[in-house]
Amino acid sequence: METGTIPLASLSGGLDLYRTLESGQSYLWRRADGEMYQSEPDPGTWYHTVVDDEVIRVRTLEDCLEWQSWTDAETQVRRLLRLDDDLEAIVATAPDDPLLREAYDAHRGMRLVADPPFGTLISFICSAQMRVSRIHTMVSTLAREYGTALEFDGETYHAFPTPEQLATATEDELRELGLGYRAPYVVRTAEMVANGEAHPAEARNLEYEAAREYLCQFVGVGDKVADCVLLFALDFDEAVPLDTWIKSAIEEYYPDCDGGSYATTSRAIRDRLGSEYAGYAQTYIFHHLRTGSGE
DNA sequence: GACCAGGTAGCAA
DNA sequence: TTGCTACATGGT
Repeated sequence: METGTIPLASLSGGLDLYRTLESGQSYLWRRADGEMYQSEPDPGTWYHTVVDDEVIRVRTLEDCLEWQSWTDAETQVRRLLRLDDDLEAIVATAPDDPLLREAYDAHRGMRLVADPPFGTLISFICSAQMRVSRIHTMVSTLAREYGTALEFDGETYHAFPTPEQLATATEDELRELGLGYRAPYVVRTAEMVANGEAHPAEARNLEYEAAREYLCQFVGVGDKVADCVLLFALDFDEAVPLDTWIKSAIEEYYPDCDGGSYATTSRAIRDRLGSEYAGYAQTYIFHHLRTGSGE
């Protein structure tokens, strides 16, 4: 087993692992104590994920981020948690907006994630009309039932299923597992990727709005889910998912940005939240409002 | 026992 | 294009 540490002082803007992994951006990490979304973890609690059949564990200690894996995973960890983002600069150059300032101040150190595209796609197909904690449960269930089991340091971990593995699932099976009406969406999207019809990673090469359109070809994916995949897996930092929380924020704080359709509202709110890093702003506002931190 | 949750597909006007 | 409505399920 390899292990290593990254000094927190070396990260611009710091790192809040808890808020980064439990703010509803990523559903592909789990917490060693199994209490995600219940309470804040004790200091030093491990989180783990599986990427390319390698288990990766991370935790924050007093002054560093510690990681463990079979091989040197520092590059991967830096990528997954976007440790090289200049968070201080992103916050400093954000639009001077009261709500955004409040959100950035309240959750200092929260970073965007860069998760694998397929798992992110399926996660957010499952997210429709669903609470954050339940989305996490559904994704964990899919991993347990269809993903590759891996032994690491005496424990068993499950990778999120590959498109091929998930395409073997039937709609009835997924309904049994509690996915409800999302079951056929997951199966059909997994089949589309498995048979080579399309792949979410392909969107990376497109211009933003074309990329969003591309992702909408998957079953169960509309503009909002597409934006989540672009933001949390494909490095489109300008993507602003228009979910229930951000819509209520628009209604209350940015009413002039409501252009009626998703496309026009999207352009207006991206512009208002700073274009280049509008997605960062959205993620902070989402978390701030959803957790009621401002009250 | 309503009401709600990081919405989308399908269909009508 | 825009505007309904049905869709599963578990928690409060």
